[in-house]
Parts: sequence; C-alpha cells; structure tokens
Amino acid sequence: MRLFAHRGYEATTLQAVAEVVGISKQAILHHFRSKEELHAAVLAELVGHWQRTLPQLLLTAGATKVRFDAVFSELLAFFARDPDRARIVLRELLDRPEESRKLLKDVVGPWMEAIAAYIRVGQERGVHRAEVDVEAYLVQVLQIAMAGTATAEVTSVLLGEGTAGRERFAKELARIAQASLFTPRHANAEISARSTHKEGT
Amino acid sequence: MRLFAHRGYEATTLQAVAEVVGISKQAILHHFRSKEELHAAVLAELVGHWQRTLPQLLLTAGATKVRFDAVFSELLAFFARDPDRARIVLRELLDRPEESRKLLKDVVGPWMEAIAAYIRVGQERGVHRAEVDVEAYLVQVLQIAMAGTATAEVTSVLLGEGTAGRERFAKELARIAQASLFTPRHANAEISARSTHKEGT
DNA sequence: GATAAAACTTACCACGCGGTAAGGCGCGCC
DNA sequence: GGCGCGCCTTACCGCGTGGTAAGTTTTATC
Repeated sequence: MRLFAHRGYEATTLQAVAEVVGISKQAILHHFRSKEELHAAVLAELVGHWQRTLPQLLLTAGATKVRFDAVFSELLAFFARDPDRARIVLRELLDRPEESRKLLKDVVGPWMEAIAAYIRVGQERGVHRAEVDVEAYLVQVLQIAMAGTATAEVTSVLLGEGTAGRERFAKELARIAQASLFTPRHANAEISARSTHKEGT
Repeated sequence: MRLFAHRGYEATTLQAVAEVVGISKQAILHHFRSKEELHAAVLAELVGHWQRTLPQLLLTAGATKVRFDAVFSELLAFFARDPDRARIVLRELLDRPEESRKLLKDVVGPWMEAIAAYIRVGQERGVHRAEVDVEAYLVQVLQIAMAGTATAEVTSVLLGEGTAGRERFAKELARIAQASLFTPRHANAEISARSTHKEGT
C-alpha cells in the first residue's frame, strides 16, 4: 500500500514490494496470482477498514454541533493518520475512473445519503443554511479532506512544514466546512464557543 | 498531455503517444531527447499557459464582489475547459513531491501572496471574515477546484452526469468559497443579489 | 515421525519498454 | 544542381518487467 500510494500502480514493481517486505518476488506471486490481484487486495483492505471504522465514527453521541465536530475531525484524522490512504484513493480515482465510479456508488453513496438526510433535517430546523446543495457540499468536503491530506507534503511549502502547516490546513478546512454549512447565527455561536479555548474573543 | 493526464507518466508509452500523434516513436525521440524531456515540455507548456493567462485574469476590472466572482469562475473555467490540466497537475503533486514543491513555491507562491494581500485588505475593511487563514483558505479553494475538476468524471456518479453534475459542483464550490470568506452581511447581500437572477428570493 | 499441504526459492522466459545507430528523403540556399 | 541539414524511418538492442515451472523447505496434523 505504501508503495502503490507513493509511486502509483505502474511505477511500483513487484521486486520493490518484495524488498520492502523482505521476501522474494515469487513469494508475493505465491500469495497473489498477479500484481493486479495484489493491488486489488490492498484496495479491498482499505475499503474494509473504512467500512469497519465509519459506522462507529458516525454513531459517536453528542449534540448537533459537537457531533459535526467529532465526525469531521475524525474524518480528517482517518486520512491524516495515514496519508497513504488519501493518496491511494486519489490515484485510484485518476487511474481507474470506471472502477472508481462503481466503488463510489456502492460504498460511498449510501453513507453519503445517510449524512445528507441528517443535514437536511438541520436545514429544516434552520441550523443549516437552506442554500446548501447537500450532496455537492459533502463531496467537496470529502474531496478536500482527501486531496488536502494527499498533497499535504507538497502544500506545506506554502503553509509551513510539519505539524504547524497541517494544523493550519485542518483548522481552516474545519472553519470553511462549518461557515458554509451552518446559518450565520449558529456558525458564530460555534466559532466563539471554540475560540474561548485558546484566544477568548 | 492528454495521455500523461489520463494514464500517468509511467503508464504512458512513447508508442502510444506516437500513435495518437500519428508519427513514429523515433520521431518523438527526435524532437525530445527522452521521455522525461517530453514530459517536462508538457509541464512547461502548461505552466507557461497558466502564467500567460493568470495576469489578465486577475486584472479584470470590477468591484470587490464582482471581481471575486470573475476571478473565481475564471479559475474554475481554466480547469473545466480542459480537465486534463487539473489531472496532470494533481498527478505531478503525487508523483514528484520534491519538484512540485519548487514549482509551487516559485510560480504559485507569488501569486498567492498577491491575492492574499488583497483579501487581507478586505479583512481590515470588514468585508472578509477576520477568522480566515488567508493562505490556507486559498490553498483549499485552489485545491478543490483542481481535485474537483480532475475527478469530476468520477464524482458525477454522485452529483449527476454531464453538465448538470458539473453545474452543481461549480455552484456549490462557489457558494462555499463565498460563504466562508465574506462576513455574513456581505455574504447574504451577495447571495440575494445573485438569486435575483433566477429565483428572486 | 510419516505425510501432506502450504510457503517459499531457483531458474527461466517472453515481451514491451526507452533509447541508439545509421540511413533515406525532401526542402531551402548559394 | 549539389550540398547541407533538419525530419523522419528502419533496424536493432539491453534491460527490467510480470509471470511460469519445477523443485525445496517449513509447518501443521494425526
């Protein structure tokens, strides 16, 4: 996974994988009938992990805003914990559009609809802005969490190296996601509630 | 460029390029000393086009909000006009982090600082939210415009095929970018000003 | 402790890749 | 009108790739 994520499928040779793992190339071909199958297994493992993690992530108890915070930061942490996840998914989207479409439709689609429904309730209650195109919003947030993490190593040249840059990235992304979702009153309440932690506006 | 963008550097063979172009593989190697040099030329062409386009894009006259709209939609259009631009840049970020850092620092950095300064003026005037981390904000917006365009073919499975999906994507991105940048009053003014075009809230 | 299956190695192969060498061809120029 | 020089082709090459075949070691099982 590390190699596929960093160099891409084509640029990753079985030989290189073997060396990293510490066995021979043919040992790999013993466990996986082909390079393609190995790649599929890596992807399946990733999707599996996701599907095991996501439910409990979404079911974390708490009030509306707290839950938003929890889910959102957990989503970001999921990618940040291992940026290769973001990289490999992004590569997959670029390299195999057709297969990705199916995967997106089948595994992301349902979850997105669930969260979308949740947001729509908030819209009716006036907590979330009425103008939000819920699905589009979710796609964007998901996408920037992913792409942002995948390219963090590079964009750090603009935002600062190490944790400092990542912190800025994460914080601003959270701010954007909130500011564009919650109605001004709620958003302000949220922001002032947060800033008391450090700055105390 | 089309091939590099779609399949990536490694997966693109000189033979394939030759067939598309309609000449022999060696004819390519006559004009470019190596595959690597061809790739560099493609990238240089892209960067050149960008640097030729960007200035006049940013100098489009108009008031604050109108200018934001113009610049923003033009940025999106730049990628949407040819999604391969977004794809190839994204691939470059993934495939060659080191080289990308330099490029980002040298060609994107200055422009970003210029726009950032502009936004900061808006912050002092109260038009733009004070909490915005300007550089981080710009990176996010740029990133999602790029990643969104690059993966539009795939995410269309969630947002709808063809122009409909792209329209939703573009509209929501614009909304997010505005809602999270402008102070609520200004944002609302902006939104209601726009909606008169079609809906008349 | 025999046996069988799983895990792995050694040896090998065809193929397609990027790249080199050398020659032909046509066009402009004095 | 020949001469040089880009432009492109044909022929060829070494190399590393993913993959196969067959043999060897390790492990589990009773």
